[in-house]
Amino acid sequence: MKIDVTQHLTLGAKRTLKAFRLAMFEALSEKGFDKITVNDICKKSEYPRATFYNYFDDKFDLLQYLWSYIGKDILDKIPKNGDEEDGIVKIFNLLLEFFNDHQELLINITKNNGSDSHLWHSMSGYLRHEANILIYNYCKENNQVKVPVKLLARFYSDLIIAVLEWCLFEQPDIDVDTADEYLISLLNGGLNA
Amino acid sequence: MKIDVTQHLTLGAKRTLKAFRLAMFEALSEKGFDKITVNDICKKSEYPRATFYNYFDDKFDLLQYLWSYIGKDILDKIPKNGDEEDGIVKIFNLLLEFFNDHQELLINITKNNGSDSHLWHSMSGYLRHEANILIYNYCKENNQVKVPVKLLARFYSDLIIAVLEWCLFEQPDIDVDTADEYLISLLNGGLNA
DNA sequence: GTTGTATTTTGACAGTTGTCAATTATTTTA
DNA sequence: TAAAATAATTGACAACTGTCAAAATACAAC
Repeated sequence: MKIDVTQHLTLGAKRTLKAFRLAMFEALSEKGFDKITVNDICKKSEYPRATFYNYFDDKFDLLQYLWSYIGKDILDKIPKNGDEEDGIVKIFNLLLEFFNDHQELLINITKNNGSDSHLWHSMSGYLRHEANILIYNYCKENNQVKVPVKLLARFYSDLIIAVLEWCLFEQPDIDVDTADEYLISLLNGGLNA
Repeated sequence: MKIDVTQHLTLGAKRTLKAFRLAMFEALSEKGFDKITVNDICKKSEYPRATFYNYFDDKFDLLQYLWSYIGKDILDKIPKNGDEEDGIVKIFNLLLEFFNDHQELLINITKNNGSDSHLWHSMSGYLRHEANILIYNYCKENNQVKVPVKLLARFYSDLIIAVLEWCLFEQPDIDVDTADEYLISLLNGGLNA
């Protein structure tokens, strides 16, 4: 991003950001992400290309911003500290719940794009990153493990995303209890669980 | 890829593929992947752009092909079946060994690109994919686990890449035994290990 | 309200991308 | 070896990308 959205934004900047956000969201419901051009976004938002590049590096950058905007809703619900295992399961359940509550978003993500598309990769990458930060905070107090905390947090966030992807794309009709069972099984070691 | 490199290739096709492979490899040692253009590759290989597009969709596609070409060396060494845990550790050790033996490759990957760059993501994505196929074959006989085999294999390949990345970028002077310890700890459940 | 400053918007540009039908080279067959 | 068939190469094209310095707008202080 060319600007810092965590700082104070002028009315104009807010208006423009919103227009680009909505334009991308609309475009995503119409065609695959790789077919969407910056020109498409600019036509929809009625801004010239140069304005787009005042805010974003490219269309990937806008997508990233879109996820972070949507993601605020989920992240606010997650407790900032607590027990490791509980925290991990909690994050996972909130993510699963979020996608159940936003079926239409998931449909847009998969409609014109495969589950291996850039679109899902970009979103899951964002979620993994945010989960990683939260989990690192859960883990950093715990010095009893043999493994470096940063690696441990990475391991947990990878796991959450893996099970989430499984539930969304491979077994969409799964119930929460079974999903949690999968997660906890792997959390406690895949082999002997 | 526009052509199937597993099928028989004519002399001309082999010659051209090699030229593009070498051109990309050389370009990577000179600048960051995102700064490399198809034009650069074509200048180096002395082929016109249109020829490039007869073989590859884009520069990402060529990169993918480059990894698969380089990766043949590693993959051939890995036993095609065996015990789960042993197999996973074996794959991990071969990957670690490979990068120790090819320091200059790793340097090229990191020199003009961060560890979070497209370049490493592309390579690790390829390795994860290949590891996943091998591990799936190890696991598919084992019906005693609660978790779907496909998810289990995904979990293991994610884990291998996570520990590999840790060893290459966060703790480059790590010894193999410590690395294996990390891997096995996480394999047996991060929390109670 | 006017002035000056900072921010946002803009059109135009040079370079890059991916595709096409036409050309050239290579291999196969007779 | 010559003709036919197949495969590889090519230049030219239209569309897209990202950047710039100039213009327009919003905002603050007086």
